[in-house]
Amino acid sequence: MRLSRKSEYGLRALLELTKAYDQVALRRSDIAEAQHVPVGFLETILLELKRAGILGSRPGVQGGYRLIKPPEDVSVGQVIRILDGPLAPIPCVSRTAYQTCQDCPYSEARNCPIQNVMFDVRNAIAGVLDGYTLRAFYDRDRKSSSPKISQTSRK
Amino acid sequence: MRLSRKSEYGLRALLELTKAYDQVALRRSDIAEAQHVPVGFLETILLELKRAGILGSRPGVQGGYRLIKPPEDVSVGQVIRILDGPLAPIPCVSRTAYQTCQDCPYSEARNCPIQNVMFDVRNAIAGVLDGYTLRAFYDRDRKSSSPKISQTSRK
DNA sequence: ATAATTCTTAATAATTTTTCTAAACAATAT
DNA sequence: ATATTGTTTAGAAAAATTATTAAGAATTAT
Repeated sequence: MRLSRKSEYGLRALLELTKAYDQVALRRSDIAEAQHVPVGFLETILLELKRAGILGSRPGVQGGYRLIKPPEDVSVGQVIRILDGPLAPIPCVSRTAYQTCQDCPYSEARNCPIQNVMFDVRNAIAGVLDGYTLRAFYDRDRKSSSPKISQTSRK
Repeated sequence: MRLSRKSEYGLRALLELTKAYDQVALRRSDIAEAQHVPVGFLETILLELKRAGILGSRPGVQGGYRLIKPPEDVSVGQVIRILDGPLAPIPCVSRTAYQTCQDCPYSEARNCPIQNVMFDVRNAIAGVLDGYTLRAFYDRDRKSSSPKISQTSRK
């Protein structure tokens, strides 16, 4: 039931990119520095988010990554699904990536007790994460006295 | 966000033990067979549940494991915490195993956006799993036509 | 007592997943 | 052209998960 570093880094990066939305492109190295993320790993993460259509990028001077969807249209749930796969605790209750369990003595009888509980868990998790957009994510960051990072770090 | 095999096996085992509650002790080999679980792995799982005070056991003929708490007093959440650790997606929102994140640029400012979302997720998950007892778990199993296992497998 | 049965413990092996790095390559702006 | 920055692929390193093994200890039946 753990959030991977990958998703954590991805969300932290998106926080920076939401700040810069409609303004400037951010280089991987900028993001990595601002959020204390290994730059190499961040690379793969940003690319996955790009392939998923959330980020755009351009090489060269003044290049970098930028958010290409409005922050209010991207949910935290979407991001985690892209980076970590389905939210469901077990594949047989995933809505976006359903799979029958092999080896489960109940799979044929269609009354697996674990499936029942985990179905509720999946819905609970998705209910929170799909209702939470990058906009809300970012606003909550600004609310209390903003952290010491990156307010002044743009050279 | 995945349930481990360990917890899955543990819950399946507890389903069998709930069936036999107040009646007979079950041998690991019986449970393993009924639920298609590797017996060696099951061993470690049953012992952890024993150390946690949920199961009792006795060696020798007529020995085996039995549930020593009433099924209505054991929640699925408890079981998963024993076998997999905290339910929280990240340690900084765990109620049973809180830990400050090292390396998080927000940890000192106390306004980490990820922490905020994940706090809600933790509560959503715990809300479901802590409200779900082994009794409910078992009843839901009995409801529709019971599976073909272990009705007749007691020699 | 002895033997058969069953749990107990600890070490560790195998596998898979996660996390991260490297290096050659391609696109962009000046 | 050149410097800058993203792109891609492969794969290494580390960690976690999933199991296996084997020697040992407790219990019951005889």
